[in-house]
Order: sequence, then structure tokens, then C-alpha cells
Amino acid sequence: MKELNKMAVASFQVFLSPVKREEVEETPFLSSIKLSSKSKANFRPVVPQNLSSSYFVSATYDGEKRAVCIKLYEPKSAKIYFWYSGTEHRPYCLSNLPPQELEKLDRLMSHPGFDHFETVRRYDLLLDREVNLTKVVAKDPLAIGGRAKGCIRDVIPEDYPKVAGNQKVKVWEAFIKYYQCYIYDQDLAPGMIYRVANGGLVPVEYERSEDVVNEIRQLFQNESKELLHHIENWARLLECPVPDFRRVALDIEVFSPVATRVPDPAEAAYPVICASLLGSDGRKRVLLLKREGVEYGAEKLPPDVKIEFYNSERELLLKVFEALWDYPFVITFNGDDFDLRYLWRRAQNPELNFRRSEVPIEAGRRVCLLAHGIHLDLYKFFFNRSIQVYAFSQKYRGVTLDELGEALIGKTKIELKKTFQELTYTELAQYCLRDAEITLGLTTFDNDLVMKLILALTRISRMPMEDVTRQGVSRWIKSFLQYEHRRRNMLIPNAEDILALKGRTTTKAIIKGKKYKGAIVVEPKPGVHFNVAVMDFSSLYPSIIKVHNLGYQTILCPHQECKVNKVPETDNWVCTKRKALESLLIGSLRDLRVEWYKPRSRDETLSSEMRSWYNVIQSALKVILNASYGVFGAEAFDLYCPPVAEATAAIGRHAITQTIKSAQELGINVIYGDTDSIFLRSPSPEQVDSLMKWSERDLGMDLDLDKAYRYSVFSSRKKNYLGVFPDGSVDIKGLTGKKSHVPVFLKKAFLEMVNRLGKVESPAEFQEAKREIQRIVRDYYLKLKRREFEPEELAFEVVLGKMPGGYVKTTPQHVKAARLLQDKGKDIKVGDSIRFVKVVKDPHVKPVDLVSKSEVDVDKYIAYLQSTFDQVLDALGLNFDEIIGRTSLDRFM
DNA sequence: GCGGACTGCTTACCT
DNA sequence: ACAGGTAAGCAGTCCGCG
Repeated sequence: MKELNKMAVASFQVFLSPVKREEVEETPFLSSIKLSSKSKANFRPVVPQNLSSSYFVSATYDGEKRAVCIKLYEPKSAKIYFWYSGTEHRPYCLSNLPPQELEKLDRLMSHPGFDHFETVRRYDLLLDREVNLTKVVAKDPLAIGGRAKGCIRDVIPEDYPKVAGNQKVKVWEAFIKYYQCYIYDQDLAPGMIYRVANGGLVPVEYERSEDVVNEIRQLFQNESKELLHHIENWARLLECPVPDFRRVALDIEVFSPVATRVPDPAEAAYPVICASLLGSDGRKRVLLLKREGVEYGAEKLPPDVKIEFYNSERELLLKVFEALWDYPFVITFNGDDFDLRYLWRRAQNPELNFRRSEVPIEAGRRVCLLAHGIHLDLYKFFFNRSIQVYAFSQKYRGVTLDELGEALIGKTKIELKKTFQELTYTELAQYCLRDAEITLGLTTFDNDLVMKLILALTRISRMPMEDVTRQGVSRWIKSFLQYEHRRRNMLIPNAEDILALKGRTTTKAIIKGKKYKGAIVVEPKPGVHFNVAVMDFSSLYPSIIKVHNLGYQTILCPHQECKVNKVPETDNWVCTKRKALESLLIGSLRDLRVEWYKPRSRDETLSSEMRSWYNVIQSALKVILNASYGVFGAEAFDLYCPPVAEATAAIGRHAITQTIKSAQELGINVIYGDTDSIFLRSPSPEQVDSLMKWSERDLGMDLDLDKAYRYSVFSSRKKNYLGVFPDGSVDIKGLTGKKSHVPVFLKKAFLEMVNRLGKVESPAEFQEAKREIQRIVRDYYLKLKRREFEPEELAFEVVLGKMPGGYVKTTPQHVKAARLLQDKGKDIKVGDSIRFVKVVKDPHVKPVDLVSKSEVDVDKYIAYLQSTFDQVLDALGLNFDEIIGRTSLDRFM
């Protein structure tokens, strides 16, 4: 085990005046606590010489100490401790110029942050050979790449051509945050357990069951040694137990002179009038500012909620700050941009007279972090598309506290009938408390699922918890790939170098403006098909990346002899001599999820606690795996390499076409397929089995039976079908009647039909069902004709993708409605759902609240009813016009 | 000046 | 700031039309 040297600094967090606070208890495992007498450090939590097992939860760079600060969470005391790196590691970047050439650069040599040169060797994966490089070591990360002019990474390529002509000079690894650099080089594992011994940071091996280790080894014995090694490494990170996170949810309310305006945190011009602090320890506090003319109110708050009144805003803020110094984790919803930012800005107000050291918030340009604990902004986390789609299977749509609360924990915000100023104290308290309840609830439901998910992602990505919650999946993947490069002494390439060598694609996308051809969708066979089996490749793209050795190094590699190893349908070739890092890492994650965590998350022989943890891990892996192909086609990704994405998709197309061919040769009727799946009409178990074996043998990939339908209904439209399971439940894909923006009137009609279809068990029962479906269609048609509806039921609900003013090319209907709302003084933001009804009069839309029954454009709704039902009626051999008794002449009229 | 054919924009969805 | 493919509706444009 490796011990790291560091410098030990002072003690514990101590509050001197003006904040009164109980003496902090000394915990027995802290051997030396030094209390700093310097007022500047009053509020700084400090470093113990010794500390028992604690979780590495965060890392930052401390500019004053010129050291990496690692935040350790000790779960028994439920406190955060700091550990600082020493001088053994310094920020650096790499250059291809030898030291004697670099020495010619005045601005480099005279840079106050420059320290020294070292000569190093690295493996350059693009060139497939070792290279000699100079490590330019600095005293401070800002010297390498600060915002000030003349930082080292700019100076080297700018100045060298001036002294030596046009020679190609480059720098590498100059854009890596220093604390990440430190994590990679010291082989640290965020999210894992460490202790501090004599001032050194020591990894702690947790107790692992021998059985688990052996079972994993057994399970993957046929894989390569390298792959097994990675599987075991990931498992070591992911099997590690999870602590209980002591945390507080914070929500504040601010006075506003204009009822419809939210106060701007950049100004923080108005007082904070209420704050809720809801602890995972059960403490529930609502802090209220006493104001003139405000009534107490009759509302009863729960008895365990402590209501605190403050005569001055300063006192109130001090109490809030006290909690922010105390709790190791602080949870907010949009705290980066509102709650914490507002508090921070407010504390700058000279009238409130706060000293810098009293304020626990460190406001950056886009984030607000805590000087002491960890701030997790759930808005950013739930906004993450990958989290939304893959971890929560689109259970929520809009990313608002209200919608998330409703969708995940069944708790909504309190609806206000009055403006903020008109609220009584208790009404305000209730409102604010509810927001904090939802915020905390979002981290506690399903046994702290969200906290566990964040921790799992922290371990995989090797990033601090704060960063994991704020950044997208491409950053997570980048981070662990950078770590793996450093582990192996490989040079982390510059994006432009990959692009220069491997930026071209050879296939033509079907969609205009896309870079390469994607997946195949099989033309469906329209009609009703009984006994349908759906087979699919488990994790198709990650499997391809694994099996076909794909990565930026191996695609279009420099070896002449590999050029025959062509990717089908493209001009790309893949290396036959080296193993790609991405192939190894994504492959091992895939195998671990598919073969280990997914089955065990459903294994009834395990405790429910174990199952739920395994379920968290398998969804974390799912999030990463689902993005692992896409990132190579995403310009923002540091290892952006379009031919890798192109090859992955091409091999995917090849795999599914071959599979369809093979199925047909086995005499199976393939009725549909999309990307990685094929739909088979009443195949025999033997046929299914043969196909699985064929895939395993000929493609080297797992083709599994995914689901079986009693019957399925297809129109001629792709990505558009309905399948009835043996138990009568109905799987609906892509049909308009299920889409979220469709008026409830149409959804209700559609649902009635779906329910009827769920009851059909055999072809013979279809006649009766068809008759009833015709009746349903007629009923709803007549309801529209007779205007038997409420405008509310006819509202479309479409989300604004931009600010209403941002639409310059066209003005879609929901934007027209949004602008009408703005005219009424409503505050409209990106992401808001706009509810509107189609009307006869000119702009043809109206916000739902302004519509009366008589203005509704009934014909438009009948047309919508038709298109909604046509998707299914086609397949049933029914015709909308005939059902409603409309002749072609009627339609002409 | 109007309608049809067309393209492009936008959203929601599938894998 | 993961990808491409598909459906649907509407907005805008162009062209023909005595």
C-alpha cells in the first residue's frame, strides 16, 4: 500500500464570534487537533494527523496553500475532514521540445510559476511508438493554463517559432484540471475509502467476500487476462460498501417587489425572508424573517418542524450559514444559480456586515461550492439527459422541482393562490418547507438511490462528487480514459491530432447534416401478428466496440498490414496488432453489467439491500454504456473520433442484416427490426435457439430473447407499433396516442382502444373487438362534433426548446401561445411546457386558460383524432372515414 | 391572390 | 453538449395560373 506524504495543517472547524456555537466534540481517533488562532482560518475545517476510514468524496485545488485539497467524509462522526497534498507532486504539461530548446523561451523561463524541466518517455498511441517529451513542471496550475495572458501552455507554441522558425511545437495534457491530474497520477479513487495515518493518505481495503471474487473470476474465465483484470478492478470499486450521507436540503425564499419577477441573484437586492433546512438526521427547521404587517396565519405545520423567527436578516443568514458549515452534504435544487448564489451575493452587501470567513459559499462563474462540505445541485443532475433517459427511463419530462417530485416521490409543490407578499408566515413556511421536502426526498427515495447512483458514478469516472453531478456523460468517460492512459504511461492525445489523422467518415447519413450513416430500421410488415418473439443483442454497440477492438488508436492504425482488416460498408480498417483501451474498458464494463450486476439485481436469493445496490450499479453502468458509442461521434468529446462511431454503426448494420438473413434461412418470418432487435412471427423454440447459437458462433455476440407478445399490431410506419403481452398489458411504441404533448381528450380515446386490444386473446376475438373500437372512435368523434368537452382536455402541451424570442426561422404554434402569455405578463422560460388549444380565429392557437368552448377549431381536432387512430386502424383493416360515416364527397366539401 | 408542391424547422419519440 | 433514424405538423417559399 502506498503512503502519500503531505503537509499537515491545523485542526477542525471552530466558530469564534460573532457566531455562537457549541464546542466541537473531539472524536477519539483524532490524535492531534491544533486550533488555529489566525482569524482567517476560523472557519476552515482542518486536517487531522490521523483519521479513521473515510470516504474520498471531493477534491479541489487550494490556491493559498498551493495544494490539492481532498475532502474526506468520515461516516461515524458524519463529518468532513480535509487532507492536503504536499510538494511531491506539481502541475505540469508536456512538450515535444527538448529542455535546451525550451530554455530559449524568455517568457517561459521568466514565468514566476515555472519550476523545472524533466525528460520523460511516453507511448504515443497515434504514432504507435514511444516518444521523448519534456515535462514542464510549474509551481501552480494557473501558471500552466491560467486565464491571465502568458501562461505556459500558450507561451511555448506562441514563442518558439519566433526563435526557431516554423518547427512544429506542441504541448499535451495542458487542459487537465490539476486536482484530476493529481488523482490520476497518484492512482486515487474518488468514492472509495481512505484513512489518514501520520499525515499520510492511505487507501483502506474493505472486507470483500472471497466468494464474490472467485465467482467473478469463474464467470469470466474465458475472457482475456487483460479484460479479466479490468473486470476485477471495476468490481473492486463497485462492490465497496456505501456510507450513510448526512445531508441537509436547503431552500430559500426572497422578497420581491414585483410579484411575477424572481429576484436576480447577481444583484441580490432584496432580503431573504425564509429558509428551510431539512436534515437527513430528522432536523426540520424553517427560518422566518420578521416583517411588518405580516400575519402569523392559521396553518398548522407538522409538530416536528421547528419554526424560528429572526428580527434581522443578518441573524437569519448566520443561522443558515452555520448549517452550511456543519453539514457534510448540502442538497439544493438549482442552488448553483439561485439559492446559494443569492445567499453568497447577499452576504457581500455591506449593510449586512459579513466577514469573508463567515460565508460558507464559494461562488464560481457557473457553480457555487462550499468551503467546507459538498454541494450537490439536483437540478443539474436530473437535467442530464443520460440520467433522465437511462437511469430514470424518462419517468419525468420537465426538469422542475414540481414535475420531479410528482414523478419520483409523488409529492408536488404547494400551489400559491396569492403573491409572496400576501402570504402569512405559516403559508410561506409551508411553501418553503415543501420545496425542501421534495429536494431532500429526491435523494432519499428508494433507499437513497440517488446518493448511491452519484457515488457509483464517482467511482467509475474518478471525479469528485460535485463534478459528477454537474457534468455530462462525455466528461465522465473522458475522465476514466485519461486515468487509464496515465496508468499505462500513454500520452493523452490532443483532440486536433486525432482529428487530423482520423477525422473523416466515408458513409453518407440519411439525415441531412449528420456525419455518418447510423442504424437500420427494417420496414415493418403491416397487420396483426400473433405469437411474436423479440430478440435483441444485449448492449449491441458496446459489444461491437469490445469484439471488434474499436478505439481511436486502432481505427485507421498506421500499420500497412492491418489495412485488409476492413469494416464492412466503409473504407475504415481496424488494427490487428494492438488492443484499444476503449475496447478493453467499455468491453469490461459491458460484461460486468450484463453477466454480473444485471442478473444479481434480480437475484431473489440476495438480500433486498444487496439487490438494490446492484440495481444502482447496473443502472450507472447502463448510463455510461449507452453513451459509450455516441461520445466518439460527439465533437465536444476529448477523444472525438468519428470513424470509430461510424465503424460501430456499420458493424451494427452488418450484424442485424446478417441476422435477418440467417433467420430467413432458418425459415423464420421477420416482421420488423430496429438497430439491435428483430421481431419474429411465431418462431419455434428450436428456431430461436438456432439463431442464438448462430449469432454466438458467427458474430461472437449474444443475441437474446428479449420479450414475447401474444400479438403485435404494425402499420407501415417505422418506430410505431403496439404489442400485447401474455398477461394483457400493452407495450406501446411511438404511437401518437401515447405522446406526451397530445391532449388528454385524444389520449383517453386512445387508451380505451388500447384497453380493448389488451383483452383480445385470439384471432377469433378480433371481430368483436373491432366493432367496439369502431364504437369508441364514433363516440369521440361525436363528442367533438357536439362540443361535449372542456377546453382543458383539448390542450396540447409542448415544451419550449428556446426562449420565445429565440425562434427566428419559424414560429411554431406553442411559441405563438407562449408569446400571448408573455403579453399577459407571464414569466416564460426555456423548458416550460406551453398549454394551448387550437382555435378558428387567426393565429389559430390560444393559451388554454384564455379559451372558451365556442372558439375551438373542432375540425382540427377531428383531423388529429383520425391521424392518432389511423396508426392502428390501418393494421386492423378499418377506415376512419367509414367509421364516422364520412364519404369522400364530405371530405371534399 | 391563391393553392399545391416542396423544403425546413420543431418536437417527441425509438434504438 | 453521447449518436443517428423516424413520424408528424406546421411555417415558409416557390411556382403556376389567361
